[in-house]
Amino acid sequence: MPKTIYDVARQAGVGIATVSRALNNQPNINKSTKEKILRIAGELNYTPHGLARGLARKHTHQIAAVVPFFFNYFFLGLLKNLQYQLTDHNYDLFLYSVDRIDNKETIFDRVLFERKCDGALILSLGIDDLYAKKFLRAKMPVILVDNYHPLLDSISIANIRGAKVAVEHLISQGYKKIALINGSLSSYPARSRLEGYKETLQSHNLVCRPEYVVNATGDMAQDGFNESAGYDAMQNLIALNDERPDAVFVASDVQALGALRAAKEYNIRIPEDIAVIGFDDIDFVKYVGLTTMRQPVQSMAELAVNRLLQRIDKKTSDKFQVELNAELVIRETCGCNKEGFHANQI
Amino acid sequence: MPKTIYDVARQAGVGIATVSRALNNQPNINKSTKEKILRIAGELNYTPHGLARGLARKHTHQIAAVVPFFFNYFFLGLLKNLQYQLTDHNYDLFLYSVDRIDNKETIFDRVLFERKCDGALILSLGIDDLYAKKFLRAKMPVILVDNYHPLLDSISIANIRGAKVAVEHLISQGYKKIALINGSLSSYPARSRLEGYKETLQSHNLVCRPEYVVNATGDMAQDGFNESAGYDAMQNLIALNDERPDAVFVASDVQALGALRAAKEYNIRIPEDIAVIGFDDIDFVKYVGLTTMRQPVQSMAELAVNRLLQRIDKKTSDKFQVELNAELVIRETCGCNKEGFHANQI
DNA sequence: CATATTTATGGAAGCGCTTCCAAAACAATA
DNA sequence: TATTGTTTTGGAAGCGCTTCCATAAATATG
Repeated sequence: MPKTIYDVARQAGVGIATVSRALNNQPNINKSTKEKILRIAGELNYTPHGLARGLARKHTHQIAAVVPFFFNYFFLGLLKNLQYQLTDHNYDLFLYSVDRIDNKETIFDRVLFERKCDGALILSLGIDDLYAKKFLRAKMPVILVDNYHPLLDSISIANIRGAKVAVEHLISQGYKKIALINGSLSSYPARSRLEGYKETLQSHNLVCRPEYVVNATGDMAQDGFNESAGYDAMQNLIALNDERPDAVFVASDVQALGALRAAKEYNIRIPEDIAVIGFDDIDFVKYVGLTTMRQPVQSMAELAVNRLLQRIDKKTSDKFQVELNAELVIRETCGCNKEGFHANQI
Repeated sequence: MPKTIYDVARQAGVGIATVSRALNNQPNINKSTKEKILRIAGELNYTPHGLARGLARKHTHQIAAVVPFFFNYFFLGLLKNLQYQLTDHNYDLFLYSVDRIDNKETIFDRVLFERKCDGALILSLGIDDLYAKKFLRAKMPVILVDNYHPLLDSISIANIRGAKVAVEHLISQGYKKIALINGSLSSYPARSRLEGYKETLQSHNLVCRPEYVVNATGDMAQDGFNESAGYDAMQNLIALNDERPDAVFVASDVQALGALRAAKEYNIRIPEDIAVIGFDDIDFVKYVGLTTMRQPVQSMAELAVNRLLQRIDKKTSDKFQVELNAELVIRETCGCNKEGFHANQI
């Protein structure tokens, strides 16, 4: 039978209030009684009951992470860092996964009203006005990570700028027929990356040919940021034959992996025939030599957690909307590496 | 201000006990009052307070997953499936990560005594007698996944057999000088895979040369199942020069990735100079053509969750220790694929 | 040494639920 | 209609903690 605070109190010959004071090292307690209580609590192997504590204190020291678990290796890295941060601050992590599009709201509602957590981190998930307001009204601290909403705190990537840097790199290597393989335009990052792509082409006086822009369509998993979408898109580009692009900016690494697979299958050499540059720098792409835009997941996690904790402690109230820059990581698939590495031969 | 059960009761003109009955659809309640209560609860946007519920019910409908978050892509796949299963059964997931070796026990204690969860899944983490007994004594249901302890339920991989299949495949391809790159022997899977490796060589009358067995040493992250350990080990094997093995069984895919990187750097062709076969079949290795032993993560997750839930519901009490078989997935690095694919040229 | 201050302590209420138990309401039987 | 049986219902206790408040002990002040 687990011990309660009453057991400790009885054993120590004091009242429960005193035990509570000792355990939470509050002031107004005699040093020696405190030591005695702590010792006895240790001997009895007593640990406070988490739920009871939460109920009495009106906060749980738990935070919820809502992730689209149809799984994207990018925010897996994010999740890892988030977890580290939270552990540092002694918060427990609830993991909610929205596996189907339609249960997103159900989960938001639970996070909002079940009161199992003091705050929430929402990863890579769009949120509409209705729910943004709900969060506000319920006074539930929330940080959007890798997404944006005007009413809420958010930490995202400067997608437009990232896309620009990527495309500009391609242009600087002499490529002129640059295509874009993108996620679904229903997602915020996809829209921004498209914008960056277009702007860059324009500012360099390159035509933006519609057949070079392949947005994932339909209500796909991961908003089209998945391997097979990349594969399909690359097939389309390859099918253009002599009108084929000489370089592709792929809006996510997973898609880029799919694109590489398609290239290999059709005997398209990378980067000789088509150069490829991705986005995210997920863990694995270094093994296939993919040039890509690295998202600073660690900083994102740090910022997100710090900010959320501040909100929870009511240390702040001003809005917080940060954009971090992605960084170009040059490997082999963009063709500017001397080694003459052929990514398509994997 | 969030609504309570009292608000609903007042609004509906009934007592709180009746509201509770309606909400948890218990028997002995008039159908029409139940409907009325449910309607009003809906109108008020009432959601029961999770902690209060847990405290009163003495169980939380939450389960803890303890994972070594120094991150291994293999049990990330596992975690994903676990999460799916749990969601299906309407359980919430607490994610505890043990990031340093020394906090494993702290976390076990918290899981055990804070009573925030009804049961625990412990992934890829060794557990000693002391804690095995603690779990038993505290009557905390627990399933070890990808590990084993005689006193506890466990679901693991038939590592010895898996290693056998891998090495036997290599032998069947005509390789005779077969090396092993392994994790740290402090881990259970590493020991078993070594055993399988040795047995197979013996049963085929091949000598088991000590310099061909590279176990990760020291207190490494992930028990030596990491990329750089694989890289280092492969370097050692390559340094053997004319005594070099003609094939390597690598005890995990992440290490295999490191091994491939080393091979590439030293211009060793895979599989012509050295064939490689991994273990796990993590998501990414298909892109580098790695032949490997696939772990059935989905079945593992299903079994683990079903079993844990049964334990929680006290539907069972007999011990449950399952070994699942890994399955050989042939790609290019073992050299039996006609396409003559060169994995080292990635 | 009496009184005023400060410090330490324990009892009790309350967090929001579930559930036991006794009472009320209703239906069925004689 | 009186009596028994069956549903429904609400009050109250209890889950294990924190915290308010009143009181007791210890210390300081005159």
